[in-house]
Amino acid sequence: MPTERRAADPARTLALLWRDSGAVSASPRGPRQTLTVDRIVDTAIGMADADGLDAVTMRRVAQALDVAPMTLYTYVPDKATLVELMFDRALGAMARTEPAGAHWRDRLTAVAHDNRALYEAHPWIAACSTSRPALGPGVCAKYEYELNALEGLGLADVDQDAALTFLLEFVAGIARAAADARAAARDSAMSDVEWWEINGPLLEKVFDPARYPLATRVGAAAGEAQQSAYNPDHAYRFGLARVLDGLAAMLPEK
Amino acid sequence: MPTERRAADPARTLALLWRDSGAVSASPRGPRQTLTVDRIVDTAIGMADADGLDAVTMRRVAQALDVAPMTLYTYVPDKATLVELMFDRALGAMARTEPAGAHWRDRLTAVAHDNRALYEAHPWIAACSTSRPALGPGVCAKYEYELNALEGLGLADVDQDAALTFLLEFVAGIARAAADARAAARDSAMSDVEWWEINGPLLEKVFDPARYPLATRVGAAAGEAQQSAYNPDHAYRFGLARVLDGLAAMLPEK
DNA sequence: CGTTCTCTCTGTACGCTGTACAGTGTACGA
DNA sequence: TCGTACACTGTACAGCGTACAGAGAGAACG
Repeated sequence: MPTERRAADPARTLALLWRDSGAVSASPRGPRQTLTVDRIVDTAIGMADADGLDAVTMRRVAQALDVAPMTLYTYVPDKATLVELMFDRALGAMARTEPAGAHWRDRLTAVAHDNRALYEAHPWIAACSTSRPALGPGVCAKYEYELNALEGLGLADVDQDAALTFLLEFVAGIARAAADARAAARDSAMSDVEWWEINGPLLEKVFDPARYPLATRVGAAAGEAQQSAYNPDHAYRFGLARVLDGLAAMLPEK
Repeated sequence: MPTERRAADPARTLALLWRDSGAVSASPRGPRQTLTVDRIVDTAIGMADADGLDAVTMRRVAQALDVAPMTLYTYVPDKATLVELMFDRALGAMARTEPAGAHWRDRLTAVAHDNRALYEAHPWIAACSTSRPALGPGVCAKYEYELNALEGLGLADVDQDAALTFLLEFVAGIARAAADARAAARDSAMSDVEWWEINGPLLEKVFDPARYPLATRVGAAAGEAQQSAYNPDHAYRFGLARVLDGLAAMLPEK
């Protein structure tokens, strides 16, 4: 379930996202602020990259900035808004390697790789909600850039959006699984292989292979081939080819 | 990021999953237990269905069962294990409508629909981690059933697993987005349309259409067509067709 | 150059979470 | 009947987001 609750005031959130400094702080009276929203966001992103989104707490971010916890609330209305700012900033800073003018397949492959790299660098993004996304400059720039890969293919606007969503959701799914796997390994202080060495023999006592013949056969083959129940790299290579083939079947031009 | 932490003792967890009653409570000495693990799990599932996984707290489950919070820990070692039990139970109880003997496309479509119905009934499942899944009877039965839809197509075992994973991950992605959207609507007490009525005019003040021409054009078209930034039903229909086409391109037989 | 006002920063506190631990009472086996 | 093992529970702790009120600093104004 989404950890992230919705921020309260849309106007303030948008002002923060677009760094609309005028709207953020009105009167010049009183002391100047010692921090910046950007510093707070960057600190939080660094923490999330290193230890996961759960490790980003207001207290910990404040401590890293040598400031009392409540001070952060002078800059940001909530934690939910802070996460939205982190999200938009990370998306705005991602690599964009789409080769202009190339074949659509290569352009979409580049978009997929860019997104995979994004999730690799910031695994916590996979856990951010994308419905009603933070409509900041990063999100908009990413959308613009990625739509370009599907331009000139004769798609209706609605299908262009749907095709992109389809591709991105695929990469996001892989990223989520990979992030889960990483988190599981860290929380349990156990690799997938070690986990199987413990659970495999225990499972044999309750699991009846005759009842689940396919699961036994295919599960064993897949588990052995990828040395775990799930291998993100393999799933990505396999899935991306299917995604592109599936889109190819829909495109007007051959 | 996965809310769910890993359970401590694998042996106990497996015994609970498979209802290996002997291994759960050893000695017949002392008072009998007044509850059952099943009752606890069912109560928790009901809560998660109604109010989301976040609303399932040990205190609330205990209260619903007229018992002190700590009593639950006599039945279940931690909350993570309880969630694993919920997960396995829901998967074990899901519908299985796959038409035996039909064309693979129809069989896979049925599998996808079954999963979509599962997520519709239990949106919280979309938030459960699937790496190192709870290897209980429900998970195994589901895997067995779904692998059957890909049997006899001339696929290598590894590809059979990968193809199934690809399909399921697609449905899971849709479900996650839908669950996010529902949670956003509930938390903000605002529909997507209302949200846009508030945020749209605000966005216009900071958003420069000239900088993001594609995003403006396609976003407007998509938003108007589906009355929101994201429509799960449309994405599902669109995506499922692409997934099946993509798999078709890989199958040995035509 | 005071004075005043406003905004920044922070200490305390509240309700919430999961759960460790110790104590109590019960019901079975001997 | 007794002893014991176990189910159940009250209290407590650390951690979370954050509401609220007070302290203090510094810029603008007279």
